[in-house]
Amino acid sequence: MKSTQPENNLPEPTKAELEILQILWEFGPSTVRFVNDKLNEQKEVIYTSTLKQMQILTEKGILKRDESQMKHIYIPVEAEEKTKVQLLDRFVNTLYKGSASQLMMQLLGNEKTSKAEIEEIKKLLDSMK
Amino acid sequence: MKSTQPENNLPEPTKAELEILQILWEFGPSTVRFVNDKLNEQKEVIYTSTLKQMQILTEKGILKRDESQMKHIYIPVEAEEKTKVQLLDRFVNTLYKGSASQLMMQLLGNEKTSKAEIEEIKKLLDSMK
DNA sequence: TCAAAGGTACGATGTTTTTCGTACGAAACA
DNA sequence: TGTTTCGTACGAAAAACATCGTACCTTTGA
Repeated sequence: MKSTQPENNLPEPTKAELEILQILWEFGPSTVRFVNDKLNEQKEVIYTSTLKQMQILTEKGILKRDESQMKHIYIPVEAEEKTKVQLLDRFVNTLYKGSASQLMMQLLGNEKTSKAEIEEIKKLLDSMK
Repeated sequence: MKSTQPENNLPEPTKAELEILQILWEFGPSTVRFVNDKLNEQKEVIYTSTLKQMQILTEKGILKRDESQMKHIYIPVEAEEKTKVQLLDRFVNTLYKGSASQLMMQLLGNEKTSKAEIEEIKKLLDSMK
């Protein structure tokens, strides 16, 4: 079975942009300072680089921000779920021609996916009728 | 459950490179001309652009080629499966912190994934014990 | 009050990825 | 044999993406 073409209202986030989005998803609306600090736990980034990225994200409409304070607060426009679903859908389409079950097979065939995880997935399937 | 970090022996293919790889996977070892024609069924690309990409892919070790004829024949070094597994693993890691079941849930929650597909997946799981 | 600290804006530079133009050699064929 | 066609090689331009430096404004506190 194939899924249809994704309706991408918003442009796809780039790699660097995704890193920022993930922090906002995890910790909620944040300032540039906060995001930059979090980023620096993983790798060295200059403050203004992060600022610039977040400004770009805002231009693109992926983030919005509260400017009522001097320290602007940035907020993802779309919910985490929605964005991830879009990315996933796109991934399935380009790599598996939209076949979710094919992707599954690979996931399950991968020895890195543990038995416990497989059981979990099975339960999930049963529970959803 | 989390999967481990992917062992990426080869550099990751870029977007344009992936498009080429997919054609080679689908149709087997091919000439630049053939690949370029296929690409042009999707979008306009100049011959030498495709050539260049395939040369780069070869430099990177992602493709190898048979130069015994004037029309070189390009061949993916790694099997389709292996490359896709790597990409998938990476995808799961960056977006779902390695949790395959989380990814699954999203796949199943997606209304674009049909009932038939879900059934298919279920059968798959049963069959694999 | 004024200097230091910390914030935004934004152009410029650096890097990576993609596309393309030109040169040139081999094959096809009139 | 010469000219047209089709191939590769490869540098360079273009585009996309990421990083950074500087200017300048606001807040803080000595």
